[in-house]
Amino acid sequence: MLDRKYIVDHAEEVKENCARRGAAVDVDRLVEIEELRRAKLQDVQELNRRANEVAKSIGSCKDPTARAERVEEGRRLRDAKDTAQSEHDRLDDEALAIQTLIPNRTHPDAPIGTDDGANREVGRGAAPVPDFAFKPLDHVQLAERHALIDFEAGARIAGHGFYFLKNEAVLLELALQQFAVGLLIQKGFTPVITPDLAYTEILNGVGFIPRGPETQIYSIENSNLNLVATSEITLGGMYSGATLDEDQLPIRFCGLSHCFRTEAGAAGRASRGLYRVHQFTKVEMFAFTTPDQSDAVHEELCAIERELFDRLGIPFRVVDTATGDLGGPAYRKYDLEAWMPGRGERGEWGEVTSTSNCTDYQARRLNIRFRKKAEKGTHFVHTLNGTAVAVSRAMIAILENHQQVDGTILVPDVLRPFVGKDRIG
RNA sequence: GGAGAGGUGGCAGAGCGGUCUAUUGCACUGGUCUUGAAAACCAGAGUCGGGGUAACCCGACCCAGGGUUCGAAUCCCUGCCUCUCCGCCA
Repeated sequence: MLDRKYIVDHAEEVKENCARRGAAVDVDRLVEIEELRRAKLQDVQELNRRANEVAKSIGSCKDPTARAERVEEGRRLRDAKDTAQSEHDRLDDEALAIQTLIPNRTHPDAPIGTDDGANREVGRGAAPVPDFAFKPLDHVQLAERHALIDFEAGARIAGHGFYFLKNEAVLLELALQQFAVGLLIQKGFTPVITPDLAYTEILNGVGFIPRGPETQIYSIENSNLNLVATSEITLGGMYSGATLDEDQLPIRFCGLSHCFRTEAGAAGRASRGLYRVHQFTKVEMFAFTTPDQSDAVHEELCAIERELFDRLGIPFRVVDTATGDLGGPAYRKYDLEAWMPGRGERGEWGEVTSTSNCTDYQARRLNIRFRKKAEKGTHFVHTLNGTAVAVSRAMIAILENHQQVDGTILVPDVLRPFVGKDRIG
């Protein structure tokens, strides 16, 4: 969420930004409502002040007649205040509804464009795109061949989009987590396993919108709990309402959780196999920083993602995400797209990680602040997130890129200690 | 899950419908005193929002949200959390 005062004071700039990011928002209406709201707020405060004054005078008022008059006066003022207050609250709700739809500001270097077609490639991984001397199988075929994944059984017990991992796929899942968490600990991240459920209010703060028709979120009936779509939600929520000290920052967490997504509206779109599933495991990086630190930490998160996939021997490219494809909270976003030889006709790039600098957009809604030494007041922290390993997609990339002509699959060196073998099959 | 107790400022801990602005202690900041320090004494100190060029003024905040009342930290309801006991359980 952007600061309301900022929106009002920079309405033109905000409108341009909305246009670049493809967000249809009535900023003018917000400006208009906000003006009315502020005027109403002053009425409320004035009425409140007078009501307080009257109420206070009653305590020391001994004469019964005068007292009764005062009580009546107080009642009248409080009623007037309540009326003004509810008018104010209605305006505030309307303003908030619009405010919530306004996306974050955008990094000046982010490529401008309406969708992912405008994304700018900014780098490649160390591994070259493999040039197989045979027709490579996709991960569904490979998984079947080696009895790694049971999609049919998954569908039987929970529907399309669920699956059972079996045999070496289980070892790979665990190995990827071990590998990623281990590396992140070395980099100074504090590992945490987070809840897989979170309150609606936390989801909203992080920028997710549960319970709409288009929602990606599974909600628990008769409660305000939701299955998390990423531990970004729980990690961001960890410090909601907190005021941190400047010298604690930056704080780096690496969170491990299951992720649940309804994938509403995504049916039929490149959803074969593990690519688009309703549940997967993810190792997530999350950082709380000062405003000065966030750009550098963003580069750092991206560098870690690159290192992880380089060490897995997976070819990838890095793209700087175009304005129209950033989503609401991100100020800038880099995606890692791994080469997936089994996708499409001759292989395609498929997103495996994503890292965003959300600046103060999430922190404002979550109310996460920090205090500078020897300075009054507080500032909002910046929040950043990045995928270390989304296990399902990483597994696709591993199976498809490391397959051999004889149908076996080489286990990446860095995972061998955890998998306990060099080769599947 | 059942029964009880409780959530107050950085911490400890009063306050149980209106005396002036939420006692008090510790910690904190500034000052006085001192060669310096300690002690003592004096003073100050939170957050968010609104108004004002400004010193400053005002509103809100005693876990959260509702309610009763002219007036709520205090009374009522709901939720969340903590503690104690019981039950159940990997």
